[in-house]
Amino acid sequence: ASFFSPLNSSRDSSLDAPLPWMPHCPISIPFPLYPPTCFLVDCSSVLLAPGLGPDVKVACGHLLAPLLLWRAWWSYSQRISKLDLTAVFSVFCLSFRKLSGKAGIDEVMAAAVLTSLSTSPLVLGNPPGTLSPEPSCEAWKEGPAMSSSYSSSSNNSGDWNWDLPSDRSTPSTPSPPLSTDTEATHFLFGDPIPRKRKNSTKVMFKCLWKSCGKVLSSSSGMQKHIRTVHLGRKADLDQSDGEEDFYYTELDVNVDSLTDGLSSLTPVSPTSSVPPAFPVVEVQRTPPVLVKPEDSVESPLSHSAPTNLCHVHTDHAYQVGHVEKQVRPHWVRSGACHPDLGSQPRGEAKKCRKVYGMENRDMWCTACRWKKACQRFVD
DNA sequence: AATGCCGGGGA
DNA sequence: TCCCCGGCATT
Ligand SMILES: [Zn+2]
Repeated sequence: ASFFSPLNSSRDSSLDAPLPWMPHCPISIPFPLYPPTCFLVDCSSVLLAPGLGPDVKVACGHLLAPLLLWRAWWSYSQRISKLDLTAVFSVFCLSFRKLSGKAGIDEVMAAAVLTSLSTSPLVLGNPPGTLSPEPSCEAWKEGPAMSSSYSSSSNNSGDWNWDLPSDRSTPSTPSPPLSTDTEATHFLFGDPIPRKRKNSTKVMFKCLWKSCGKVLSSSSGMQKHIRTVHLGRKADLDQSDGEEDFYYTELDVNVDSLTDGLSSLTPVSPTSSVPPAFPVVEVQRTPPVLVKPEDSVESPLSHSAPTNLCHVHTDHAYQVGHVEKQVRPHWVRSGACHPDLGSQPRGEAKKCRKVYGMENRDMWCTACRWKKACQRFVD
């Protein structure tokens, strides 16, 4: 019953632990989610991650366990229309790339990237500890060699206390050798599939907010759109904390079929052209979105995200369907306090069945599998 | 129709 | 004890 044990092995008792877990370090939570991969956070400042639990901070060098990443993604999915891990990654990377050009590195939010583990099916056959870098990585080469060395000392809770002894066999500690900048850059932004960008493509910006999907041609316009319509803030650009960067993504639109692309990208809900502004709690009737691998590959988001990250999602059954609950903001820069974080909208009970879906019944807690009262998502 | 889960039952 | 499910309340 190790962290990365296959599904058919005996279940870990921590599966039935109630949420939220409150770890000292976000990496200390064992949870056998699959695929057995971890994610490295690269950011200059310590980030609060309320989506991972109260007072949980994510700092540069933290390895996000799959559960953590999933929860971060899940948190995002509360507000982002695309229920796809790829979306989060693309936003992460987009944010990083956008802000990397600025002088104020404090504005950088986070870039979560994949690190491979020796037990990962992706790198089976590779020597443990190696990062299985892909031969070609041109797309992100221009990115600044951001310091990706392990620096968990930014907070006192940076103890890499994986609880399970079996984790010793896996690179649970930040062992990936990200010492050199070139290797780090290679690893962080390596693009296994060289993307050939056609001349006839135009970069558009798509709002990822739930049931919005607005596409604009300028990033500033999109930021303003998100800030005013969704976040309910002032339109002042200079007072922005950059949160809106997490809610839109780039889009490569073929100019030749621009009209077709736009028509297919506009939200298909003519009744609600104006999405509800935060913090309106909406109960949407979104159809269950179960992302198939083919869809992810062909998703426009994939074009703006490193493809190796996308493949992590596509190559494994990592999708969890239909998450719709509307909760509070989840990623906040350290220091910035959000208003009205107080009350969770009571009543709505999302349990394992709904969160994971029938097709992922083995992810449910024991009680849910037995049709008993859920012990993971307690009321 | 979907979800949450109590009570009951079988191995 | 572990596990499953009929059925009902709730949405
Ligand atoms: Zn449960």
